Amino acid sequence: MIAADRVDYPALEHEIQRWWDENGVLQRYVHRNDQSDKQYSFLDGPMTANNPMGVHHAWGRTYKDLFQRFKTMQGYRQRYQNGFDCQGLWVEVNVEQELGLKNKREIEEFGIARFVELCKERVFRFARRITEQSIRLGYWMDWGNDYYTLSDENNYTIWHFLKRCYERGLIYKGHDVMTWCPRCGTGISNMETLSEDWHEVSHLSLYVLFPLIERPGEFLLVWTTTPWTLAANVAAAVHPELTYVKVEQDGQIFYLAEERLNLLRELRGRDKGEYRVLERLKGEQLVGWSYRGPFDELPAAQGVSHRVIPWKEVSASEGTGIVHIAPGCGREDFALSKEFDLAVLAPVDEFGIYVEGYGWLTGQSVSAVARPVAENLAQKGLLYRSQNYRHRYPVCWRCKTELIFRLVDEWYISMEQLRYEIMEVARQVTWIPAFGLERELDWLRNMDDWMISKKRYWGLALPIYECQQCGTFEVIGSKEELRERAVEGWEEFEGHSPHRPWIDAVKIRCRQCGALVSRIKDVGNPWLDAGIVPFSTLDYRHNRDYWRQWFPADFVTESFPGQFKNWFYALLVMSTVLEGTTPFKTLLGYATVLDEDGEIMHKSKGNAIDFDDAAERVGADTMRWLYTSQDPEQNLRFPRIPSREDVERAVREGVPVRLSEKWMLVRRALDKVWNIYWFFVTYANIDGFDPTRYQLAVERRSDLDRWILSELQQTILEVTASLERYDSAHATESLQNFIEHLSNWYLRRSRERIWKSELDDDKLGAYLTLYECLTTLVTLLAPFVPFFSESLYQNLVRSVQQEAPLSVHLCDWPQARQELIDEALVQDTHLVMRVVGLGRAAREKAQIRVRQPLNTLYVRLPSQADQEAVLRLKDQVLEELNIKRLELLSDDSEMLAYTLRAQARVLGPKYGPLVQKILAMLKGLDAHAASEAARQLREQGVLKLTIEGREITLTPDEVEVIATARPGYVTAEERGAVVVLETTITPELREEGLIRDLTHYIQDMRKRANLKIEDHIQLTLCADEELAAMVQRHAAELQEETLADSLRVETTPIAEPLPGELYRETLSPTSPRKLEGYTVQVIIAASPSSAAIH
RNA sequence: GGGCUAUUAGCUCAGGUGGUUAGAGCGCAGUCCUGAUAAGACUGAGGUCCCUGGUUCGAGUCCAGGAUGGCCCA
Repeated sequence: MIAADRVDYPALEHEIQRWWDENGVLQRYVHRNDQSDKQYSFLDGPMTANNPMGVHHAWGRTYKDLFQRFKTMQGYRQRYQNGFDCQGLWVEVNVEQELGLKNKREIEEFGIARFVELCKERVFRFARRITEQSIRLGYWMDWGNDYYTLSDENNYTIWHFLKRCYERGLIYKGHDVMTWCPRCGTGISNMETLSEDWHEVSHLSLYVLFPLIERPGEFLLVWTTTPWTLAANVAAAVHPELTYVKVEQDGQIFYLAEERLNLLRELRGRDKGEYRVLERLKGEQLVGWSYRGPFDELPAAQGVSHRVIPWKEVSASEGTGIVHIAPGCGREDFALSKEFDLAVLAPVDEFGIYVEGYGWLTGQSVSAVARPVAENLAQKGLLYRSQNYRHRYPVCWRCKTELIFRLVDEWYISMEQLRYEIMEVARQVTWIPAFGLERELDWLRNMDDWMISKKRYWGLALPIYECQQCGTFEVIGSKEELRERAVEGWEEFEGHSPHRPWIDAVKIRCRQCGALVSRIKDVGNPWLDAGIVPFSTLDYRHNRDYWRQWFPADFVTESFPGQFKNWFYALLVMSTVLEGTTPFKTLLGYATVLDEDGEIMHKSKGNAIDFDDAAERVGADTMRWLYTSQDPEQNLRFPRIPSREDVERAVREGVPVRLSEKWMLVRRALDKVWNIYWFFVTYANIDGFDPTRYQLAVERRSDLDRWILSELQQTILEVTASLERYDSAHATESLQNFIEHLSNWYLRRSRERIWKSELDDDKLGAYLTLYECLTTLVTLLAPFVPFFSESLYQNLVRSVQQEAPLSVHLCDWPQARQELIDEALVQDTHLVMRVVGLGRAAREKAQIRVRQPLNTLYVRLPSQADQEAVLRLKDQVLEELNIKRLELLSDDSEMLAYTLRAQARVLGPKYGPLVQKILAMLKGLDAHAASEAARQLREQGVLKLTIEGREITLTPDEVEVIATARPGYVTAEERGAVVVLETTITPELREEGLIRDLTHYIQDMRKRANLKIEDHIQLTLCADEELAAMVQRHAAELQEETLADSLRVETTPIAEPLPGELYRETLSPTSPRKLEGYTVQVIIAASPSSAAIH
């Protein structure tokens, strides 16, 4: 066994990875449970193969890996299939950028076939990259057996799904106003627009005057934030019940809502004067008035009439209370056009360019016309005022272009009925956190029909064939069906994937009218691709038995922001339609990765952290420990990683990169494990101890050993139970607690045992116990920190047991041994720790350091059982506190005082209002009265009080007696536990303390002399007469502690070097380290018995 | 605009069904311990439990109103 005293995590991880590769460990892991009759079905949510992994992806992938590894170690057979999401606009946009293409027209000029091929290439390129990064994270999947949503199988399974929807009559073509990206040239549904895609932007808003036809010289005052839509205006809406006013200002007469009069004051600048209200009237009185449109002179507006309509959604909180209506440019507007039979003007094409018929606007982009429109209106005398207006406005989630509203034809799956079926299915799932169900149901209740089409190139070819002649459409459900129906173009398509442009060569004949029918040009919504995977990856179409074996998945996990309306939603929709049941049993959702300051990570903000940088600077295991320790409901703040300069400096100096405090905290538990491990290995090597060659029954081991073994069993139980319910944060907490106990108490208390020279039962027990704790701990840690645990396992286990499993990841999950759990011993040991804590506090108050021995510690605990336990384990207390005797304080000890505390909880219901009086009385007792009361309660079992003439009898469970220390003694206390320190330092005690100080200094000098722990020395001390005498009296223990083969004590300093001298130092009253007023020269020389000295 | 949720120490957060002295971790200050430790222990400072009102013998906890933030949906 070997071990370094410090870990370089990234270096360790690379070394372990190499070893795994060389030994084919991953393959063995994947096939370890092939013959098992238990199985566990994990379904991977496909990661988009369009960019490298960020640290936020690593969070989810760590969960996926953790739970699969846990199940593997428990013996479950699994599929370990990783998935890549491949199709969709996100890939197209990046390929466009790579090619320098600016819009769809340029893509078509470039060639759809070439473009689609490049999209595929990009996907495969990033799939490879992500695979490498995942492996770096220690993510163990059946690499090479991944699924890709671009696969024929995935696409045809979606066809199958759509066919089923079609058969149920759920698919329809909608003609509606959609949010539309003029750059991408496609509709963007609200499903795709995340909250962060609403940007704060400034737009030129216009207050426009619409001239009323029947009332010459009078106008409607209308406000709009989208001047480009004015050319499509056909109506003005008022709230029928709202009050409007007719106003005169600067010789102009116009109408607006009364509530908005303050607007006139706000807008009053140098160019606007005072106003007068001429008349008040109800909105409904305005309804039916006609007016001239602001762009009536344009050809497109010819024959369009404009009038005032009623609309209850009109609000008087913004604008003028009169709303400009352009049915071709707004969702609600379009709905109103149906209700009031309004003309519909669709002024722009798919790129947001005005079409023919709009005069000087034709050919211009909507994004460029705000100011020209304002100027044009001003010339016509129709502009009241223009004003910059800041508001939140949706942008394209992919290219961040501002969206517009545009009238288009898109394809939908109706959710009218389906949503209720899906809600039932959603209830079958165990949602973690539990609020996930409510979120999903909320989305299901409120969502619109699912828009599945996109007017793009790289994606699922929607198998919808719409007859241009008779207007009917059909959905094709499989490749075979298409072949059957194909009347031309099959040869051209054959051999290609079912993508544009190849698929579009195939034509079928209309069942209704016999016309030749093409596929619609649209591709599918990418969430169809990801939602079908519980079917497509399990060979649903060809092998139902296999599918049934793995469906539904036991577990899925993804980040929940967004996924309620994306993946989770798509999964539920598709499975509901196909099978009427849930595709997954348990869902673990987790929050968002933020930067150290709690800000969202953005490449553009410069606070995003590359996965590769993080892995190389802090280590994959460190990151995994951070992720698995995190409460998944809370956003995770990812600490800053060391800079490039920090790394370069570390490389120059040949040491591991120094991490920030935050990272050190994250990794503290792992570093502690390493330290324990290093301690064990160091001493086992010195002793030549081989753990496989010894045995010692647990009953014959010490209290300390049996205690930590009991803690270990409980830790196994807790970690197992936590992981079973997908609660990794609780699992890591249990592990951390155990590690603390092992490090801070067990090892601390065992040092002496291991340090002593002979291998007796006690030392053997310590070794065997520590070894078992370490090896079990390492196995428990394996799914969390696979590299770190493997490294320790190889060294601790494989180096001495050739028959042990090759890798820790091939080991069985530890089983708790119930017979080793000793609840009482655990409690008692925790009590001892508490008493020791109090002892330390008392020492601090007395300002007596622990190295100074003291004679007596008096202890008083609330219960008899506790007192007995402390007596039984008193050696641990005394050793730890460096005190010679422990005695219990009797109830009537003069060192004790008492306070009484009423149990309001018990007394309240019994005495009602009187409770406050009882409380006050007990609180007000002086020390003497309190002691008397405590005695009465102790001796008579009751306490009698008189309050307001009423006799009250309190029982022991109604009043708590708390022992405290009487002033004048050095004590510490906590909830009725009291320790009192006997602080007299006799000459003997003082001498012992001095020797201990001296021993400590000599140990430190050994370290400075670069001696190994096991090196022996020859020690020479030249001291004052008095100190020399003390040293002589304690020579034996001093020699034993410092491994001094010889001890020479002089009373005069030695100037000349001694033979083999390694180190010398003089302690004096003026040196930094001192022994009270004494002076002593310490000289350390090599001992002939020590073989190697450096 | 509607719904959900939160507000407790400098920071991050715990605090079933009301019980009088509100906790943890981190940070800060100090002391100690250390031949495993980039560790650890102890002590201390630090709180009008967002505000106002109510119910109650008693409210961080229950009720009402308000303020501020977050998320979701419009």
